[in-house]
Amino acid sequence: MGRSPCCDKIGLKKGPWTPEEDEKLLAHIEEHGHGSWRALPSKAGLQRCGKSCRLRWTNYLRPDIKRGKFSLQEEQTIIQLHALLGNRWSAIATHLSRRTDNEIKNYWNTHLKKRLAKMGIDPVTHKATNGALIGTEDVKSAKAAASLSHMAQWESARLEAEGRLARESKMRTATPTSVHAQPTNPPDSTASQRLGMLHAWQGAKLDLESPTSTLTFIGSNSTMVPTKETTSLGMSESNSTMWNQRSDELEGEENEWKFISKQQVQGLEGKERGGEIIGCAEPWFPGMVSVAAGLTDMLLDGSSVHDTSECWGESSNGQAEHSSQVSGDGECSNYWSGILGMVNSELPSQPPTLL
DNA sequence: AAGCCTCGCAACCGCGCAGAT
DNA sequence: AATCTGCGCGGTTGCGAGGCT
Repeated sequence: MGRSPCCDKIGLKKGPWTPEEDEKLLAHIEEHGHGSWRALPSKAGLQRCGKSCRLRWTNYLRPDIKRGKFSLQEEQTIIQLHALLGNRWSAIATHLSRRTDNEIKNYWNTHLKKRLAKMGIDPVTHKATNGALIGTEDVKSAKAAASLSHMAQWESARLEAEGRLARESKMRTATPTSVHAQPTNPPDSTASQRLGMLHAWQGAKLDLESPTSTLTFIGSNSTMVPTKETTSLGMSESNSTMWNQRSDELEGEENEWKFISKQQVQGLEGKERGGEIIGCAEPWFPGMVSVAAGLTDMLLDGSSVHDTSECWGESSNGQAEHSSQVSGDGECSNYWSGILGMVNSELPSQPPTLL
């Protein structure tokens, strides 16, 4: 495959963009749309390659970009999605409206990764670094971990599809004259179409439950919870203690997390049931925020929050459920069960809607 | 004050995929 | 079927700012 030269061979400018260049690019896209990125630089009078222009636009100039500090919920979402998807920043960005994949990637690498490592969590595997899965539970844990991995693959594929749809819908709606008016993930009919498609996809996903999956579920569609088999993912007592100790050592931001998460758990019960998920612009599945809160509790302090709010999963019909159903023994300081809860809570709340 | 180090972020690079020819 | 083209993604780099010695 012949790869056409980009910036290197034809003496185009590289490096930081000047305000003048930004202005040119912005003006051109506002007037004409970006069309072909390759052709854009010459049309816009820029000595840059198309790729550089695209990057500058998508990561910096796009009017629907939110810049600045990440909110606590955004941080939580990133951590959880990363646990599911790994370094698939574009897929993660799909669910953090107005944040770019590049920004999320940078934030992960410079902040979140270190923070998790500091707390004794492997930022790659999201497991406690020194033997979270130990003792006689080993085999069962490995099985359950495999199941989780399998579910993550499903989820990954689903997100991919959703991301693609999101991009397509963006392309459809992006007109030269309405650049500023187009949010990244407009809550319009396109979005609902997408959701319908996703519901259909999810329905299929249930039907096609892979033979390799060892996960089993009990209950109806509305209250799908993993059986006890999955709970073996839980941290050992000693690790849980370690977790809490670690979190005790952390100050500042981490305590802020703890504080907010408590508020979330208490406050979201009502709001989320109403179908609105605050702070998450793209409610990709119900219950996400409450699980996020629970997970943050796990990350930061397994005990202090539970006395009042405990852990909340949520059934897909919007009703909060006590996580003891999920964890079996009510143990909330279980990082993976939170993620499992996320996966489970996104099971379809309504019959598949075919387009 | 100067030099060094660390951190955060914008931008670059190379690769893979998908559609077009 | 083979090749070309355009685009997007994820990893990496380079640079400026701020902190430390």
